[in-house]
Amino acid sequence: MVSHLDQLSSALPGETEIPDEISGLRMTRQRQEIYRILLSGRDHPTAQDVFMRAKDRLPHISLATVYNCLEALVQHGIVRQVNFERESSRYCPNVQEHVHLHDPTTGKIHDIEFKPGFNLADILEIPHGVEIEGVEITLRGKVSA
Amino acid sequence: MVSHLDQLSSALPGETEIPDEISGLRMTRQRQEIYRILLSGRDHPTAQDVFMRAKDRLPHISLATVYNCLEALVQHGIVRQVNFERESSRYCPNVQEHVHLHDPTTGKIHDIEFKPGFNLADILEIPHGVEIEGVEITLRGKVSA
DNA sequence: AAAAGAATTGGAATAATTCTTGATTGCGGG
DNA sequence: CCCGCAATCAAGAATTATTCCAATTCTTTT
Repeated sequence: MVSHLDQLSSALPGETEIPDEISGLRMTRQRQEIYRILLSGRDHPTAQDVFMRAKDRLPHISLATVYNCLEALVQHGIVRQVNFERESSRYCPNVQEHVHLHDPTTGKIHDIEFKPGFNLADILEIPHGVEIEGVEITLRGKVSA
Repeated sequence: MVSHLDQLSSALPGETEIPDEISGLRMTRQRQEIYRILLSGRDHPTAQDVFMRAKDRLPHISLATVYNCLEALVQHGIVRQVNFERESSRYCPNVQEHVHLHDPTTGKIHDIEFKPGFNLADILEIPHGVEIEGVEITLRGKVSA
C-alpha cells in the first residue's frame, strides 16, 4: 500500500501539490495547508505548533479549525495522532505502521520502523480469545548520534 | 525482584496490612487506603474512580489528595500510571513490566505479560546510538472469552 | 511540648480540547 | 449564471482533567 506521504513528499514544502480529495476527504484550503505543514517538517507538531505555522499562509485561520482539520485528517487515516503520556497530541504524516521514540532530554520524537515480518506474539503472551486490532508502542530513550 | 503486589495481595482487600513505609515513601493513612484500593480490584481505575471508592473509608478525603497520593506512589515506583489515548490516567498496582490491552467495546483494560527473554530489538529496527530507557505498549482489541 | 517539616484540604487556576452558533463557502441543479 | 443545501470555518464559551495555592492539620524531631 502506497502512502500519501510517498506520493507527495518529493516536492518542496511550499509547492507540494495536494489533490482536491484524499481517501474520500475533501481537501479544502485549510486542510491542504495543514497537511502540507505536517508533510514538510517531520517533527510531530502539536495543534498549537500547526496553528502558528499555518498563520503564515492563512492569517485568519483559527485554532478550532486546526483542530477540526487535524481530526478530519486523522479520521480519514491520512495522518496519525500521537499521544505521549498526557502531553498535547502530536500529529504525524507517516501512516505506515511504526513506533515512536521520545527523547526526554531533547524533547524530540523519532520514528522507528518495525522489522519486516515482525510478530507481536513473539514477545507477548497473547491469551486465547484475544484479537488484536491495533498496537501503539512508545519508547523512551536517548539518541546520541 | 519481588513486587509489593506479591507480598501484599494475599490478604482480603479491607484487611490488607500495608507497611508504614514502602520504597522510602511514608505510607500515610490516605496513601495506604489508595494503594489498598488499587490492590483490591485490578481494574485500572482513574483518579476519580479512586476518589469515589476512597470516600467509603475516608469521607473527608479530597480529590487533590488522591492526585497527590497517586503521584507519590507513581514517583516511588509503587504503582504505575497508564495512559490510553488522551483519556484520564489510570493506575495499576502491577509494576512488573507488562503491556495493556484495551477493549473498546467493554472499556476494560487487561494486563498482558511479556514472554520471558523477550527483546524489542527482535521486532524493531533500533538505530545505532539509541539507548532505550523505557517501553510503553498498548494494544487495542477484543477479548472474546 | 515546641518547632520544623510533610501531608492534606478545598477551592481557584490552568491547559488542552470540544462545543456552539452564526457566517461563509463551494457546488449541483435549474 | 443564480439558488439552495450541505459542509466548512471562525470566535469565543464551555468542559474536563489536572495542577497550583494558601491555610490547616499531622508527624517527627528536638
